Amino acid sequence: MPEVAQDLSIGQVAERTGLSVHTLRFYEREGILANPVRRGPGGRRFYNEDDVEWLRLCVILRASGMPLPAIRQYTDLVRQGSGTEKERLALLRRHQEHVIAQIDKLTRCLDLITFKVGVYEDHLEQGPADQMCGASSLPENAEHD
Amino acid sequence: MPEVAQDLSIGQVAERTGLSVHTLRFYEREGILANPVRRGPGGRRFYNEDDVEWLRLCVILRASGMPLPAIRQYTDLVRQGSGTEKERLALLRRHQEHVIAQIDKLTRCLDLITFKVGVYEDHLEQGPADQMCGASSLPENAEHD
DNA sequence: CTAGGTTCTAGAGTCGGCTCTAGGGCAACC
DNA sequence: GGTTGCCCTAGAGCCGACTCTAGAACCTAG
Repeated sequence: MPEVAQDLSIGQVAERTGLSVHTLRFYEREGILANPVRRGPGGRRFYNEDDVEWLRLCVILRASGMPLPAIRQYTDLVRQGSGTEKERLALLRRHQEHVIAQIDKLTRCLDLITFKVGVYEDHLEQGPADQMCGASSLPENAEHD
Repeated sequence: MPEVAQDLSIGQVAERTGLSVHTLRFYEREGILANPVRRGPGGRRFYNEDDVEWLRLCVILRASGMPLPAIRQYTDLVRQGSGTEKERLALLRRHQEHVIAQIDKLTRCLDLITFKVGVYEDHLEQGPADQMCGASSLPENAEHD
């Protein structure tokens, strides 16, 4: 990785992070950039690779459901520099738990959906001879009407 | 509590499904009830256990990220009765894929977050003697400034 | 020199999914 | 017979996270 630390335009950062330029400006307003954006002539923003790395982390956090205010909090801690590591860790751990819980919930939902898919598959395979209403508790059995 | 199977009030359904009464009425307007709600004197809604089961399924679908329009679609198919099973299956399969993809994405996010948590743990355990900036690619290394 | 592309700002608009309000009805209990 | 409590409707409001608009400046290529 030959980091030449060169200035990237907002458009290039958009490309690199998958965020839109709109979103990049929006995130900036929301205080979600670890270090202040430098400006070139005409007021144009310049980013560097570190900013891109930071934004990629933010994308991960967002993708895993961290709300913007929490990301801003984390950003603030990072901006405050060393001494805030314990708090950052706590924040990340909280989010980690949250993500685990999310995966858990989704997995449980998936089980049920898979079950229902199975019911329909059986039903379609062996013809609609017997209705699958009595199929015990789990799936909705509103197939009857 | 030997509930005699029939006629639950909206409040009771709210309790049983975890949805608010507001949301129940909202879902009804959105066409997300498999069979039309019966009304008692004074226009009050009456539900039965089947409705509750159906709503529980809807809750699962929502919780796993199915948008309301898709749920409405599924509801419509169910309302149309037999003959629509293939479509229902297709819809469910699509959602199943979607949930799997979601879990996948979250799992990948979790890995990264866990990695970062580990970095902070190490950092805090053995004191801030060495900065963890050089810690290779993955985590943001904005800790330096 | 003009045209096209990128950028800038402040602020408005959108979308999904609720959530709540106002204003009223009915039913039961004290 | 008043108060409490659940219910009704239509419609407004809210929240998070974007997403877009208008109007202007700049830069580069042809």
